[in-house]
Amino acid sequence: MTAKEQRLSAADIAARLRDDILVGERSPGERLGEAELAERFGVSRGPVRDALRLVAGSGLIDFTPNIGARVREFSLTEARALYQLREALEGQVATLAAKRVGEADIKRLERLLAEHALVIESHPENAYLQSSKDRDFHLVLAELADSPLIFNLLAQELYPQLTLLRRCHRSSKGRGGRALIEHQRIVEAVSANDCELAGLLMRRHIQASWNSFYTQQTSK
Amino acid sequence: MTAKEQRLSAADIAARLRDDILVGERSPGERLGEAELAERFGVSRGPVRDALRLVAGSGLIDFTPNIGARVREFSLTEARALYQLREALEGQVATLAAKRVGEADIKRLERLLAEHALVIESHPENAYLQSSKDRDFHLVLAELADSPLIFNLLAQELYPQLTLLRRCHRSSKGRGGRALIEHQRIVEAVSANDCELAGLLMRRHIQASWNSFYTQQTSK
DNA sequence: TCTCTTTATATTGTTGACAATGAACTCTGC
DNA sequence: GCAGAGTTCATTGTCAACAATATAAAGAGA
Repeated sequence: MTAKEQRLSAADIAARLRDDILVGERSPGERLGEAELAERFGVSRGPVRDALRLVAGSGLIDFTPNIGARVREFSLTEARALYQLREALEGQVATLAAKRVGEADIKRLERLLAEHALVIESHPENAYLQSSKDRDFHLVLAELADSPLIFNLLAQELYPQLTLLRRCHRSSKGRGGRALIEHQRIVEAVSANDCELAGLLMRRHIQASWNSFYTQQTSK
Repeated sequence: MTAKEQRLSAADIAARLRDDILVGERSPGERLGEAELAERFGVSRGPVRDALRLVAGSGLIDFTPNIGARVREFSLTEARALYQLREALEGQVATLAAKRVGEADIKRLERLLAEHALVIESHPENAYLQSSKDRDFHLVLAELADSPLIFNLLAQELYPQLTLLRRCHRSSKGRGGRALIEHQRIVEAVSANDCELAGLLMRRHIQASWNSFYTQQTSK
């Protein structure tokens, strides 16, 4: 506990709720009663209501009027929809990034890839993936695309939902070296300012990611 | 007045607020005070707060904590971002639609195009566009894509925002016959189940739409 | 006259009590 | 023993009063 706790605002509560959900403190399907949360955070139900609406807006909570809020669960169909959206958004990200990159940006991407390669070498089982480095790559590219609207959609809605999805359907292993190679091809296209190719490669990259996830789910 | 008005729920209020904004009853930049709205709808501030949060979630309202809500205004930069998002989403829609269409769907699209052509012929000035028929085409295609996530994003967030955008920066004339021809090419690709071509054509279609809007804005 | 401070007002944020709705349980009749 | 109706309980929705904050106006000093 840092010091004295000020009265938490709705936004604070929303942030902590999000964290709790993403970290697994609250499991998918779990009920989120207003009274319980109000007591837990030391405020009345008003701010908690606001916070629940906020978190619901980013798709981490299933909300039904007159019934209440639960941590969202994902069916396999919804998971596919999520990846289809991701394919669209990240494809556009790659296209835009390819149009706008400068020298410094390219250096940054290449450094990221090098780090990523190191991580994979030191974990030859490749089990470590969809790790922070993988996420980093997609986030950095989204930043380079310089489209705050799409960036926010990715960072504040889609990626959190993907995290929750993985908590829902345990998908342990990433695709390791495969993903890295695809990242490298994408960076090549981006560096060459080849917008359409970058977009195409990224969309295929996301499709491959979905295929990996999907076969993992159906094969067990 | 239909009959006796039940006490309006937060969702009802949100819907009427959305309508008011999209119809132009409330202009961009206009302040939306909780007290005023509460009185207007005959409820207390509680449900109004909920409604404002809801509408803010669909991007029609600018919300600042401790300050309040205003009808959203769009800068030209934000407008471009909107179109970039639209390009991504509708490109994916066309791709998915091309993958899934059946005979009946193709018939439906062709009928829509024929109607659209009629509308244009009867209004040779072409001023009438981005009319319901144009919107219909994109909505029907989105429906065919069979991805509720993307469909909702389009129907409940992006399209309303585009409507508000046009109310912000008056863009009178659509592209008339041009758009129709592009729609026809897209339907051809969709009918042939050519996913990548359909996606490509749609993305270019949206780009052309943006260019038309942009030149209209900067030229005056 | 202008700027900075201070005060007053209006608006949002929060709270606890009350109303309405949904879910669980019990009891009856078969 | 089981299905359905009625009742009870828990939870969400609503409200009006209060606290905290931001905006606007008024006044003092240079």
